[in-house]
Amino acid sequence: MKNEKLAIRMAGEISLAENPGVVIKKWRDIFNISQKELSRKLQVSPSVISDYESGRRKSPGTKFVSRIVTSLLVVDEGRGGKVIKEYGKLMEGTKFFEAILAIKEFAEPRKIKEIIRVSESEFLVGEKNLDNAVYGYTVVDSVKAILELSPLELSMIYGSTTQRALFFTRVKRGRSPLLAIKLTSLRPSLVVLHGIEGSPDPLALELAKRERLPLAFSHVDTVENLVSKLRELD
Amino acid sequence: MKNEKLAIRMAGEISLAENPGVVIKKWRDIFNISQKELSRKLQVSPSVISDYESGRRKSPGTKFVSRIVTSLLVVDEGRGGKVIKEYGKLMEGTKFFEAILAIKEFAEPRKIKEIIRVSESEFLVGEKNLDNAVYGYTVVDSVKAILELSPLELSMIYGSTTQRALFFTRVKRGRSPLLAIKLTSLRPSLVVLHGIEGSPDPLALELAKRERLPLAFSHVDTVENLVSKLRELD
DNA sequence: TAAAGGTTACGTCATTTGACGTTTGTGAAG
DNA sequence: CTTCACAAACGTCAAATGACGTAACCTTTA
Repeated sequence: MKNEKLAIRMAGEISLAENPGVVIKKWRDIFNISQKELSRKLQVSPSVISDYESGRRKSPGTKFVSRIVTSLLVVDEGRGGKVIKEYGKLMEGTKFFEAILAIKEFAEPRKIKEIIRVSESEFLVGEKNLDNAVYGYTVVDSVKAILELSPLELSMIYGSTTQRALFFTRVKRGRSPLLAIKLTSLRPSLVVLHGIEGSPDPLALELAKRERLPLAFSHVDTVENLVSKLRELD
Repeated sequence: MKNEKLAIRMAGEISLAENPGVVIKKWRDIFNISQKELSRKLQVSPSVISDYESGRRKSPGTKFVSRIVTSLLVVDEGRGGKVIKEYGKLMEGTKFFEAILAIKEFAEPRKIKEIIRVSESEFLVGEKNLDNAVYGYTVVDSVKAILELSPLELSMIYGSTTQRALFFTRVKRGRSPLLAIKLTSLRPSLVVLHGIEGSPDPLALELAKRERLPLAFSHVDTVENLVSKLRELD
């Protein structure tokens, strides 16, 4: 969907509220849509909306919440999307969240070779640092990260600790990820590429050598499996 | 709550998913919590969790979603908050969202005097520009905005259009809001203060004069009423 | 003062949820 | 080869949802 972030925010607020009806009303007011119009879109009678907002029904199911949120967004869209546009602007800051597939800080530091083992990876550059400490890892979708994020956001992806492993998935040949690392002056203690088609890019290798970055690529078949294998650590 | 943003995201994702159980499992996996442990925290039998994750029950109520999300967060907190910390970092970008109480772009431009009328305001500075055009408004909680946001975030609050009205609520005497405007070089076409206790700060008036900013203060009793009066515009 | 539009309040009823306990798979760890 | 822990699969049942329709209740506005 297009307004996913706003939708998630709305649905989340409604679900966490100790009185969901109040929050439903709040959003309906923001969108300036009457109970009647909303109910028409939802294909239910207006009293249903009222029952929720007034608190007779206290815990709408996710299906219902989802329908309400979607209806509000759809109606607004039909009116030119005024509300969506305004809020959309404000939600752009959360974009980079989507590029992050997994992130974790270890209780105990791990050695690079452990990360390599568990992620079924093979070294490309820098095999000397096998025992260096790694304090956590971040797995990013490199396509989303590189295409959609600003350099500032890119650097935010990377946690505060510097000694971390950085996994890039959906990598073609490894050029852009290494370039991105150079440009954002990130200093991960290990970079792992996943999903390489064919042979790694020579420039990528050269960059890794110059920056003295240990570089590896993972043989795990799918991104999901990579993530779940990593999760086993700690 | 402390991890509100993460909680909202989780609850929102679960609620919007066309199969909520899958998303519940996803988050349970991320937090590395077994069905059993989660069920203990939730005070239900483990099969309940399983029933959801496996899809037998398809649309959990908001109460249940809320309990699950909270339990996951609480368990993680008890373990030192590893996951929360990582994700928390990533959610900080959404902080400024909370400082915004209302925001809107008009279909047709309005005149300053209309904004003044509908918001029941009185001029402090700059009564000459009554007919200037205003293309939208933003209402911010000045305490949150000034205490919690960086200058960059502060300037993001302000929409893309420059000719907008900027409302500050929970204002003490108006000094900080005007200072913030000066420091972020915002150029609203109208600034309205709400909730002033006693007389406006002389420095605020001076700043407004120097910057040639039309400045007013609103008499509306509550923030809610101010927002709903503004919503009538358009 | 009616009429209109929006909202609340009920009464009713089929379908689901929320919950239990027990049983049946399924890997890892001994 | 067994155990153990985890998760899936049922069967069951009271309580709540999801839904309807109608009547009552406020504000505007004609």
